[in-house]
Amino acid sequence: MKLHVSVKFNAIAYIGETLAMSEVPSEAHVLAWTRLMKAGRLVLTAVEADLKAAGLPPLGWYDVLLELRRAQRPVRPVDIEASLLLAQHNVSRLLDRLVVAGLVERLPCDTDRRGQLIALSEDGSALLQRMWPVYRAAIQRHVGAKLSEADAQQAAAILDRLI
Amino acid sequence: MKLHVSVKFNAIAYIGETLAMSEVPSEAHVLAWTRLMKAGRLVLTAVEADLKAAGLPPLGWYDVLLELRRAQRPVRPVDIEASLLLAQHNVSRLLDRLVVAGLVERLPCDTDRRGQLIALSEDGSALLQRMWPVYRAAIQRHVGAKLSEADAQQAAAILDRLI
DNA sequence: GAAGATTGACCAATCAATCTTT
DNA sequence: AAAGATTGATTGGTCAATCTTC
Repeated sequence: MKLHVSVKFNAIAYIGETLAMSEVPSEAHVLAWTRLMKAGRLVLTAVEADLKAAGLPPLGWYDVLLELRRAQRPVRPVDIEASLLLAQHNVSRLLDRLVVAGLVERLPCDTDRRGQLIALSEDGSALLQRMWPVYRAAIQRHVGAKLSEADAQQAAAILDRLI
Repeated sequence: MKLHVSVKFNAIAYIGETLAMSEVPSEAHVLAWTRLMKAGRLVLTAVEADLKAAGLPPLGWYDVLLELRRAQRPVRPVDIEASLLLAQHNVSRLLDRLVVAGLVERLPCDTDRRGQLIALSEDGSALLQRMWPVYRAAIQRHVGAKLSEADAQQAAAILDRLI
Protein backbone atom coordinates (compact mmCIF):
# COMPACT_ATOMS: atom_id res chain seq x y z
CA MET A 1 0.00 0.00 0.00
CA LYS A 2 2.69 2.36 0.95
CA LEU A 3 4.67 1.26 -2.08
CA HIS A 4 1.68 1.70 -4.31
CA VAL A 5 1.15 5.28 -3.17
CA SER A 6 4.82 5.99 -3.58
CA VAL A 7 4.81 4.73 -7.16
CA LYS A 8 1.78 6.79 -7.99
CA PHE A 9 3.35 9.87 -6.49
CA ASN A 10 6.58 9.37 -8.37
CA ALA A 11 4.70 8.89 -11.58
CA ILE A 12 2.83 12.13 -11.06
CA ALA A 13 6.01 13.93 -10.10
CA TYR A 14 7.74 12.56 -13.17
CA ILE A 15 4.97 13.65 -15.49
CA GLY A 16 4.94 17.04 -13.88
CA GLU A 17 8.65 17.41 -14.34
CA THR A 18 8.52 16.20 -17.91
CA LEU A 19 5.89 18.75 -18.80
CA ALA A 20 7.80 21.41 -16.96
CA MET A 21 11.00 20.57 -18.81
CA SER A 22 9.54 21.79 -22.07
CA GLU A 23 8.01 24.91 -20.55
CA VAL A 24 10.57 26.23 -18.15
CA PRO A 25 14.29 26.76 -18.71
CA SER A 26 16.90 24.82 -16.76
CA GLU A 27 19.08 26.60 -14.24
CA ALA A 28 21.91 26.55 -16.75
CA HIS A 29 19.71 28.23 -19.35
CA VAL A 30 18.68 30.95 -16.93
CA LEU A 31 22.31 31.45 -15.97
CA ALA A 32 23.38 31.63 -19.61
CA TRP A 33 20.70 34.24 -20.20
CA THR A 34 21.66 36.44 -17.26
CA ARG A 35 25.35 36.21 -18.11
CA LEU A 36 24.59 37.08 -21.71
CA MET A 37 22.81 40.23 -20.60
CA LYS A 38 25.41 41.21 -18.04
CA ALA A 39 28.47 40.51 -20.19
CA GLY A 40 26.86 42.18 -23.17
CA ARG A 41 26.03 45.35 -21.27
CA LEU A 42 29.41 45.50 -19.55
CA VAL A 43 31.49 45.04 -22.69
CA LEU A 44 29.30 47.31 -24.80
CA THR A 45 29.55 50.09 -22.23
CA ALA A 46 33.32 49.70 -22.11
CA VAL A 47 33.73 49.72 -25.89
CA GLU A 48 31.47 52.75 -26.29
CA ALA A 49 33.47 54.53 -23.61
CA ASP A 50 36.70 53.89 -25.52
CA LEU A 51 35.20 55.30 -28.70
CA LYS A 52 33.93 58.37 -26.90
CA ALA A 53 37.29 58.88 -25.19
CA ALA A 54 38.87 59.00 -28.66
CA GLY A 55 36.35 61.63 -29.74
CA LEU A 56 34.55 59.22 -32.06
CA PRO A 57 30.83 58.67 -32.63
CA PRO A 58 28.90 55.71 -31.18
CA LEU A 59 28.98 52.15 -32.47
CA GLY A 60 25.67 52.45 -34.26
CA TRP A 61 27.24 54.86 -36.70
CA TYR A 62 30.09 52.47 -37.37
CA ASP A 63 27.70 49.60 -37.97
CA VAL A 64 25.83 51.48 -40.67
CA LEU A 65 28.95 52.79 -42.37
CA LEU A 66 30.51 49.32 -42.36
CA GLU A 67 27.37 47.84 -43.84
CA LEU A 68 27.58 50.34 -46.69
CA ARG A 69 31.26 49.73 -47.34
CA ARG A 70 30.80 45.98 -47.34
CA ALA A 71 28.06 46.22 -49.92
CA GLN A 72 30.34 48.30 -52.14
CA ARG A 73 27.26 50.07 -53.46
CA PRO A 74 24.28 52.07 -52.18
CA VAL A 75 21.97 50.08 -49.92
CA ARG A 76 18.28 50.24 -49.08
CA PRO A 77 17.30 51.26 -45.53
CA VAL A 78 15.25 48.08 -45.30
CA ASP A 79 18.43 46.06 -45.78
CA ILE A 80 20.16 47.98 -43.02
CA GLU A 81 17.23 47.24 -40.72
CA ALA A 82 17.48 43.55 -41.43
CA SER A 83 21.20 43.15 -40.97
CA LEU A 84 21.52 45.36 -37.90
CA LEU A 85 18.28 44.17 -36.30
CA LEU A 86 16.97 47.70 -35.90
CA ALA A 87 13.43 49.04 -36.14
CA GLN A 88 12.43 50.98 -39.22
CA HIS A 89 11.87 54.34 -37.53
CA ASN A 90 15.11 53.86 -35.66
CA VAL A 91 17.09 53.47 -38.85
CA SER A 92 15.30 56.43 -40.37
CA ARG A 93 16.48 58.75 -37.61
CA LEU A 94 19.95 57.26 -37.41
CA LEU A 95 20.32 57.98 -41.13
CA ASP A 96 19.09 61.52 -40.52
CA ARG A 97 22.05 62.09 -38.22
CA LEU A 98 24.52 60.49 -40.62
CA VAL A 99 23.23 62.68 -43.44
CA VAL A 100 23.55 65.81 -41.31
CA ALA A 101 27.10 64.77 -40.43
CA GLY A 102 27.83 64.35 -44.14
CA LEU A 103 28.75 60.68 -43.81
CA VAL A 104 26.06 59.25 -46.11
CA GLU A 105 23.78 60.51 -48.86
CA ARG A 106 20.19 59.70 -49.65
CA LEU A 107 19.63 58.82 -53.31
CA PRO A 108 16.35 58.09 -55.08
CA CYS A 109 15.67 54.44 -55.86
CA ASP A 110 14.70 53.83 -59.48
CA THR A 111 13.40 50.30 -59.12
CA ASP A 112 11.07 51.14 -56.21
CA ARG A 113 9.98 54.73 -55.85
CA ARG A 114 8.78 54.22 -52.28
CA GLY A 115 12.31 53.50 -51.23
CA GLN A 116 15.68 55.13 -51.40
CA LEU A 117 19.35 54.25 -51.57
CA ILE A 118 21.89 55.18 -48.96
CA ALA A 119 25.37 55.91 -50.28
CA LEU A 120 28.59 56.13 -48.30
CA SER A 121 30.34 59.50 -48.73
CA GLU A 122 34.07 60.13 -48.82
CA ASP A 123 33.88 61.49 -45.28
CA GLY A 124 31.94 58.42 -44.20
CA SER A 125 34.57 56.15 -45.65
CA ALA A 126 37.32 58.16 -43.97
CA LEU A 127 35.58 58.02 -40.61
CA LEU A 128 35.20 54.27 -40.90
CA GLN A 129 38.95 53.99 -41.35
CA ARG A 130 39.66 56.28 -38.42
CA MET A 131 37.29 54.38 -36.17
CA TRP A 132 38.49 50.86 -36.85
CA PRO A 133 41.85 51.01 -35.06
CA VAL A 134 40.19 52.39 -31.94
CA TYR A 135 37.29 49.95 -32.16
CA ARG A 136 39.64 47.05 -32.78
CA ALA A 137 41.78 47.97 -29.79
CA ALA A 138 38.65 48.18 -27.65
CA ILE A 139 37.55 44.70 -28.73
CA GLN A 140 40.99 43.39 -27.91
CA ARG A 141 41.00 45.06 -24.51
CA HIS A 142 37.52 44.04 -23.44
CA VAL A 143 37.10 40.70 -25.20
CA GLY A 144 40.39 39.49 -26.69
CA ALA A 145 42.35 39.90 -23.48
CA LYS A 146 39.76 37.97 -21.50
CA LEU A 147 39.04 34.97 -23.71
CA SER A 148 41.34 32.32 -25.12
CA GLU A 149 41.17 31.58 -28.82
CA ALA A 150 39.20 28.40 -28.05
CA ASP A 151 36.82 30.29 -25.78
CA ALA A 152 36.17 32.84 -28.49
CA GLN A 153 35.45 30.15 -31.07
CA GLN A 154 33.11 28.28 -28.75
CA ALA A 155 31.34 31.44 -27.69
CA ALA A 156 30.82 32.50 -31.29
CA ALA A 157 29.47 29.07 -32.20
CA ILE A 158 27.05 28.87 -29.28
CA LEU A 159 25.83 32.46 -29.58
CA ASP A 160 25.21 31.85 -33.26
CA ARG A 161 22.57 29.29 -32.28
CA LEU A 162 20.59 32.10 -30.71
CA ILE A 163 20.52 34.12 -33.93
CA MET B 1 71.16 35.39 -50.62
CA LYS B 2 67.60 34.70 -51.42
CA LEU B 3 67.32 32.55 -48.34
CA HIS B 4 68.91 35.23 -46.21
CA VAL B 5 66.40 37.83 -47.36
CA SER B 6 63.61 35.39 -46.80
CA VAL B 7 64.74 34.73 -43.25
CA LYS B 8 64.98 38.41 -42.50
CA PHE B 9 61.55 39.02 -43.91
CA ASN B 10 60.03 36.22 -41.91
CA ALA B 11 61.66 37.52 -38.76
CA ILE B 12 60.24 40.96 -39.35
CA ALA B 13 56.86 39.55 -40.19
CA TYR B 14 56.95 37.42 -37.08
CA ILE B 15 57.84 40.34 -34.86
CA GLY B 16 55.14 42.38 -36.47
CA GLU B 17 52.61 39.67 -35.90
CA THR B 18 53.74 39.11 -32.35
CA LEU B 19 53.27 42.77 -31.50
CA ALA B 20 49.98 42.80 -33.30
CA MET B 21 48.80 39.78 -31.37
CA SER B 22 48.74 41.76 -28.15
CA GLU B 23 47.15 44.83 -29.71
CA VAL B 24 44.57 43.55 -32.12
CA PRO B 25 41.93 40.87 -31.56
CA SER B 26 41.95 37.64 -33.55
CA GLU B 27 39.22 36.94 -36.07
CA ALA B 28 37.60 34.62 -33.56
CA HIS B 29 37.56 37.35 -30.94
CA VAL B 30 35.96 39.82 -33.31
CA LEU B 31 33.41 37.22 -34.29
CA ALA B 32 32.66 36.41 -30.64
CA TRP B 33 32.13 40.12 -30.01
CA THR B 34 29.78 40.67 -32.94
CA ARG B 35 27.79 37.55 -32.10
CA LEU B 36 27.57 38.63 -28.48
CA MET B 37 26.06 41.94 -29.53
CA LYS B 38 23.73 40.47 -32.11
CA ALA B 39 22.50 37.57 -29.99
CA GLY B 40 22.13 39.81 -26.98
CA ARG B 41 20.06 42.37 -28.83
CA LEU B 42 17.92 39.76 -30.57
CA VAL B 43 17.08 37.76 -27.45
CA LEU B 44 16.56 40.84 -25.30
CA THR B 45 14.16 42.32 -27.84
CA ALA B 46 12.23 39.06 -28.00
CA VAL B 47 11.99 38.70 -24.22
CA GLU B 48 10.90 42.31 -23.78
CA ALA B 49 8.27 41.80 -26.45
CA ASP B 50 6.89 38.78 -24.58
CA LEU B 51 6.65 40.79 -21.38
CA LYS B 52 4.92 43.64 -23.14
CA ALA B 53 2.52 41.28 -24.87
CA ALA B 54 1.51 40.03 -21.42
CA GLY B 55 0.87 43.61 -20.29
CA LEU B 56 3.89 43.60 -17.97
CA PRO B 57 6.56 46.26 -17.39
CA PRO B 58 10.08 46.06 -18.84
CA LEU B 59 12.89 43.87 -17.59
CA GLY B 60 14.63 46.70 -15.77
CA TRP B 61 11.77 46.84 -13.33
CA TYR B 62 11.99 43.11 -12.69
CA ASP B 63 15.73 43.32 -12.09
CA VAL B 64 15.32 45.92 -9.36
CA LEU B 65 12.42 44.16 -7.69
CA LEU B 66 14.27 40.85 -7.74
CA GLU B 67 17.33 42.49 -6.24
CA LEU B 68 15.20 43.77 -3.38
CA ARG B 69 13.51 40.45 -2.75
CA ARG B 70 16.81 38.59 -2.77
CA ALA B 71 18.24 40.92 -0.17
CA GLN B 72 15.19 40.28 2.03
CA ARG B 73 15.62 43.80 3.39
CA PRO B 74 15.78 47.41 2.13
CA VAL B 75 18.75 48.09 -0.10
CA ARG B 76 20.82 51.17 -0.92
CA PRO B 77 20.57 52.59 -4.45
CA VAL B 78 24.34 52.37 -4.69
CA ASP B 79 24.08 48.61 -4.25
CA ILE B 80 21.51 48.38 -7.01
CA GLU B 81 23.83 50.32 -9.29
CA ALA B 82 26.67 47.92 -8.61
CA SER B 83 24.77 44.69 -9.09
CA LEU B 84 22.80 45.79 -12.16
CA LEU B 85 25.69 47.72 -13.74
CA LEU B 86 23.62 50.87 -14.11
CA ALA B 87 24.66 54.49 -13.85
CA GLN B 88 23.67 56.41 -10.75
CA HIS B 89 21.29 58.87 -12.41
CA ASN B 90 19.77 56.00 -14.31
CA VAL B 91 18.91 54.13 -11.13
CA SER B 92 17.59 57.32 -9.59
CA ARG B 93 15.04 57.77 -12.35
CA LEU B 94 14.17 54.10 -12.55
CA LEU B 95 13.38 54.20 -8.84
CA ASP B 96 11.25 57.31 -9.42
CA ARG B 97 9.05 55.27 -11.74
CA LEU B 98 8.87 52.33 -9.36
CA VAL B 99 7.87 54.66 -6.52
CA VAL B 100 5.16 56.28 -8.63
CA ALA B 101 3.90 52.80 -9.54
CA GLY B 102 3.79 51.94 -5.84
CA LEU B 103 6.19 49.02 -6.19
CA VAL B 104 8.94 50.29 -3.90
CA GLU B 105 9.29 52.85 -1.11
CA ARG B 106 12.09 55.27 -0.30
CA LEU B 107 13.11 55.16 3.35
CA PRO B 108 15.66 57.32 5.15
CA CYS B 109 18.98 55.67 5.91
CA ASP B 110 20.03 56.06 9.54
CA THR B 111 23.64 55.01 9.17
CA ASP B 112 24.35 57.41 6.30
CA ARG B 113 22.11 60.42 5.99
CA ARG B 114 23.26 61.13 2.43
CA GLY B 115 21.71 57.90 1.31
CA GLN B 116 18.40 56.13 1.46
CA LEU B 117 16.96 52.68 1.59
CA ILE B 118 14.70 51.19 -1.03
CA ALA B 119 12.06 48.82 0.27
CA LEU B 120 9.95 46.39 -1.74
CA SER B 121 6.22 46.98 -1.29
CA GLU B 122 3.47 44.37 -1.24
CA ASP B 123 2.50 45.34 -4.76
CA GLY B 124 6.11 45.09 -5.85
CA SER B 125 6.38 41.62 -4.43
CA ALA B 126 3.14 40.62 -6.10
CA LEU B 127 4.26 41.97 -9.47
CA LEU B 128 7.50 40.03 -9.19
CA GLN B 129 5.49 36.86 -8.77
CA ARG B 130 3.24 37.68 -11.69
CA MET B 131 6.18 38.46 -13.95
CA TRP B 132 8.31 35.41 -13.31
CA PRO B 133 6.17 32.82 -15.12
CA VAL B 134 6.05 35.01 -18.21
CA TYR B 135 9.72 35.89 -17.99
CA ARG B 136 10.66 32.27 -17.42
CA ALA B 137 8.65 31.13 -20.41
CA ALA B 138 10.34 33.80 -22.52
CA ILE B 139 13.79 32.61 -21.46
CA GLN B 140 12.80 29.08 -22.32
CA ARG B 141 11.43 30.09 -25.72
CA HIS B 142 14.31 32.30 -26.77
CA VAL B 143 17.26 30.65 -25.04
CA GLY B 144 16.30 27.27 -23.58
CA ALA B 145 14.80 25.97 -26.79
CA LYS B 146 17.88 26.94 -28.78
CA LEU B 147 20.73 25.71 -26.60
CA SER B 148 21.51 22.27 -25.23
CA GLU B 149 22.23 21.94 -21.55
CA ALA B 150 25.95 21.65 -22.33
CA ASP B 151 25.82 24.72 -24.57
CA ALA B 152 24.18 26.71 -21.82
CA GLN B 153 26.77 25.67 -19.27
CA GLN B 154 29.65 26.47 -21.59
CA ALA B 155 28.16 29.78 -22.60
CA ALA B 156 27.63 30.78 -18.99
CA ALA B 157 31.21 29.85 -18.11
CA ILE B 158 32.77 31.70 -21.02
CA LEU B 159 30.61 34.80 -20.67
CA ASP B 160 31.49 34.90 -17.00
CA ARG B 161 35.10 35.54 -17.98
CA LEU B 162 33.99 38.82 -19.52
CA ILE B 163 32.45 40.02 -16.28
C1' DG C 1 37.55 66.76 -1.39
C1' DA C 2 34.97 62.50 -2.29
C1' DA C 3 30.66 59.73 -2.16
C1' DG C 4 25.48 59.15 -2.48
C1' DA C 5 21.87 60.90 -4.81
C1' DT C 6 18.97 64.21 -7.53
C1' DT C 7 17.82 67.63 -11.24
C1' DG C 8 17.52 70.45 -15.70
C1' DA C 9 18.66 70.32 -20.31
C1' DC C 10 19.49 67.69 -24.13
C1' DC C 11 19.69 63.50 -27.12
C1' DA C 12 17.96 59.09 -28.55
C1' DA C 13 14.39 55.41 -28.65
C1' DT C 14 9.57 54.22 -28.95
C1' DC C 15 4.50 54.49 -30.19
C1' DA C 16 1.06 55.58 -33.08
C1' DA C 17 -0.25 57.72 -37.04
C1' DT C 18 0.70 59.09 -41.73
C1' DC C 19 2.17 59.16 -46.57
C1' DT C 20 3.51 57.07 -50.93
C1' DT C 21 4.09 53.33 -53.87
C1' DT C 22 3.44 48.51 -54.88
C1' DA D 1 -4.16 45.78 -48.39
C1' DA D 2 0.86 45.51 -47.62
C1' DA D 3 5.61 47.42 -47.78
C1' DG D 4 9.08 51.24 -47.43
C1' DA D 5 9.83 55.15 -45.10
C1' DT D 6 8.91 59.40 -42.34
C1' DT D 7 6.97 62.35 -38.53
C1' DG D 8 4.86 64.27 -33.98
C1' DA D 9 4.41 63.20 -29.34
C1' DT D 10 5.93 60.83 -25.45
C1' DT D 11 9.16 58.30 -22.76
C1' DG D 12 13.69 56.94 -21.37
C1' DG D 13 18.73 57.69 -21.24
C1' DT D 14 22.80 60.76 -20.94
C1' DC D 15 25.64 64.96 -19.64
C1' DA D 16 26.82 68.27 -16.68
C1' DA D 17 25.87 70.57 -12.69
C1' DT D 18 24.16 70.59 -8.00
C1' DC D 19 23.17 69.43 -3.22
C1' DT D 20 24.01 67.10 1.12
C1' DT D 21 26.63 64.37 4.02
C1' DC D 22 30.83 61.86 4.97
